[in-house]
Amino acid sequence: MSLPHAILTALLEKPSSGLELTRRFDRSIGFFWSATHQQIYRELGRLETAGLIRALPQDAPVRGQKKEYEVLPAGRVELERWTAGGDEPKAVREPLLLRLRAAAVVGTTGLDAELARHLALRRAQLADYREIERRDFPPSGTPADDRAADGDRLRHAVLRAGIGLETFWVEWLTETRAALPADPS
Amino acid sequence: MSLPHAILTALLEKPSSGLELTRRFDRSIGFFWSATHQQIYRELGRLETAGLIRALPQDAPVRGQKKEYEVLPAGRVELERWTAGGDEPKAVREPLLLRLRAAAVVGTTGLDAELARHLALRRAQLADYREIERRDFPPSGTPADDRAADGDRLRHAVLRAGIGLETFWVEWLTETRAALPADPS
DNA sequence: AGGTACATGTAACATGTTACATGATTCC
DNA sequence: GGAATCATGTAACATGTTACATGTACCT
Repeated sequence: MSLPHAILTALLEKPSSGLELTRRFDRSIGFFWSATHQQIYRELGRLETAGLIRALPQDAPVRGQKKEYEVLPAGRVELERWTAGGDEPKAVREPLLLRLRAAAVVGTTGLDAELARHLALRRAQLADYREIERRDFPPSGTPADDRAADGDRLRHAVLRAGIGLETFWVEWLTETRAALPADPS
Repeated sequence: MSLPHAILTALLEKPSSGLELTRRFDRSIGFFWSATHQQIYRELGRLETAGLIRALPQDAPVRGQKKEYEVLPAGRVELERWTAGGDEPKAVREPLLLRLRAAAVVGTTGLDAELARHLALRRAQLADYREIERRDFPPSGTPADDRAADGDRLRHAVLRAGIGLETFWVEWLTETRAALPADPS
């Protein structure tokens, strides 16, 4: 039940069309919640039906033509309600670890190549995050007003989570490759 | 498409009934791939139909009575095929980070309590992993035969991934709580 | 006979994925 | 007018979740 709230958050940050949302889910929002354009259009329809968002006025909506949405008061209330609540840390589902466990039983053929591939991807993602941090969160210097600073602190914390996770994976992948038995091919 | 392979791996490690698998998915296997008993029974049925596993002989299978499965040769081949392959690191979906991002827009009410709750859970999980490591992977001393040692190295690497991830979250949660604005209640 | 733990399952629904369909706009 | 891009959507399917149903074994 998180996708609708991800969309509400995104639309509060900035009213957008389905495709614009899709692009934002490929960048910043996607760093902690991914979604395809099909999911987004389906969910936009539901949120509109539920009266939580509405399409901005336009003359005669036509298929193929941009349609922007904004959050209605009821939508903001729902997001506040959800944000104040909680849930269990969701169970881990990491296929790479599953592969390792399987390899412990049926052999490590191809495993090192897969680890190398993941390492390259994680390094690229980490560099990407670091670049965003450099650009969007320069090392203090500008004490903005309190409310804006609070929001910034939270967004920075989210980004640091991404950086920390990628950093961990890069280290773990490097260690694990080093400890791997020579390829038995 | 990972659940069937998780089950094949588990059954190769040790033939089991549905309920036994469910319990193992709540412990060791669940550390990197979770599943409920309903998913497991459904998937066992599919794997049996597909000829990858079979129920161990028993006289007249009855509902309510234990039914053990073992992996057939075709199942091992399928697992080998899957293990040698690869896939993209799956997209992140972390509701807690989404909540932070939402809180940056609608306010931080209740957020610190939620972070504190996660911190306690992560610490408990970390202690659990450390205990398992202490018990199952004592600091060397016993150079077992090569094949067993290879499997152990891989299983240990999986466990270290769990330990590293929980360690990261404990640190991040601690830092983030410290940086949080005082509760605006 | 009643309760509890063990054990296997069904049904309904929610969410996520993959493949495809359709129209609008812009540039050549 | 054809190709590329923007933009919205449908359909079918796979996977995951929640609630419930049923039977066995054992203990009291």
